[in-house]
Amino acid sequence: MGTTQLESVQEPKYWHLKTVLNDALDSEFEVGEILPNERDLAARFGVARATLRQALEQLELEGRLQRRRGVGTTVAPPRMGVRVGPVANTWPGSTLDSWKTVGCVEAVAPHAIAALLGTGSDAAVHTVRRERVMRGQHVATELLYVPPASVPELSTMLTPANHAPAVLRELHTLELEGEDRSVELGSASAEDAKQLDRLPGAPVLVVTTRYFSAGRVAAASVATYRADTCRLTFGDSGALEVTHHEEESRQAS
Amino acid sequence: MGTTQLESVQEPKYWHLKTVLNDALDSEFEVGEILPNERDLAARFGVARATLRQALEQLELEGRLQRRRGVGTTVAPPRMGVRVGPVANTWPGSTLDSWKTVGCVEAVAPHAIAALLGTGSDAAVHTVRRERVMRGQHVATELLYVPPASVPELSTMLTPANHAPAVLRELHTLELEGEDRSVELGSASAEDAKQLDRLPGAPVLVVTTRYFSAGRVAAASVATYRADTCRLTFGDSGALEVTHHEEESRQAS
DNA sequence: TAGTGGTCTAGACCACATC
DNA sequence: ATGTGGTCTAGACCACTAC
Repeated sequence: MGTTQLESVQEPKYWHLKTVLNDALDSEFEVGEILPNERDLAARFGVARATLRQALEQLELEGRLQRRRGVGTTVAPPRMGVRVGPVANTWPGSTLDSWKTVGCVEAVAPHAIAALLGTGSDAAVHTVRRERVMRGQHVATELLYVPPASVPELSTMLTPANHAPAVLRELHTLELEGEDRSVELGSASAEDAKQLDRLPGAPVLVVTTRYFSAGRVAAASVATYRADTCRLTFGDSGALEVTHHEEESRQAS
Repeated sequence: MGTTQLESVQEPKYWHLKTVLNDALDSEFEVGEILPNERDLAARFGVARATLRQALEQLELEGRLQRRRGVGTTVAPPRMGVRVGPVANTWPGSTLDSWKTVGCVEAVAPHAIAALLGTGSDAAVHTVRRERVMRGQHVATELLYVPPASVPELSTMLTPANHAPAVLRELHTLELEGEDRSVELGSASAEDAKQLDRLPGAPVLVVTTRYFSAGRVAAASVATYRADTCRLTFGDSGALEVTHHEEESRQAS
């Protein structure tokens, strides 16, 4: 290639570049392989580095590439399927659910959370932070909000070490009647980004869950998943997790 | 502001800009209001236009802004909650599900779809295109793949006009045993982008569903939702749709 | 210290919507 | 014709990683 189609492409360079790179990734690279650096790639394609970067950004968004400052750009493995949907309604923190509890504080919830819980805006709630690790990689961080009213029997002898387990234990004594969930696109806060080993602003899938008990919202959680590496799975008869393992070129012409 | 904190910000300009703008949107702008153009905004903040755009892009990703070429940048309304989860398992196209059938062709499915369906890679499948409209806005496009084996009684007298309804009618005669779903981030193909009234590459939430009947995958669909305007909702005891209506500042700052 | 990706600039031109 | 956002360039410097 080089001097073809001078007339009327009407397609942005970065878009064309993206499809070219996407095809090259399928045919000429292995997962984990490192690409030439951005300056070389840009020169090779005869475009400005910014334009090349626009293509790389999209490919990273689609989970095809992984870029790390000071290291380089590598070919990403297929996205992990992480189960989010109802697994026969269970409370958070039950047995082996691949979550790791990090800690817990009692603090006033943000307005949006207070609205979810149906509590007053200034009420303090137990806030449990958890992390989800799969295949040795941090894929999600979560904040679980539990109003004191949901755990009335909670001990008053709380230390940083036993706070979170105590809250979860009390929560498990309730009868879980149902759950609500929503998924939307967001961008990682500075704090979340650090825990997910990404830069601030990285795209994330925000999963908001409400847990119902006794006709009320007994707890709510906001979980932040890495959008580049995760595919969230739901559903009752799940086996979608094990398939999907060749490639996924739903988009990219 | 103006000449404060010369020492050690260590925070990218666009990131700081984003939070400033985000706050301004909450306090000084109404939904639908049009912002000053990018050149003016950049000048006002004393940054290059590219930097300003980096901030705007993030805010658009988070659903706070809407930008249209030739028109301007406006403040976006809160995201719509669109139900995706199981509503007591029903087949696609049942009664009022806010989907509109556009057409149907018989064609060989992409490899990824063939893998989902468990059919051979070269088998032709019925491909029904549908659109989802909410509040007068296109929020999703979908391709529903139905292998001929799932609709054996399908008439052989098919016209472009009756193809899609006939396939759906036959599908509804089967007993739906369960569904599978996964959600991941993608970017709009040129075709999808046009139907969603977005530019190619716009962020979308890709919902892949498998429908089970008689122990097999009877159909599969890939639905593409606008990530900027949609919040996907799941769950059995749903009322999450009507709340959430103040703001959602889970991230930012 | 060298090499990588991340940020930023100050321009230019293009595609599109509107009047 | 005008004004908007979208694309693109050719630089520069910074933050981080690894050697």
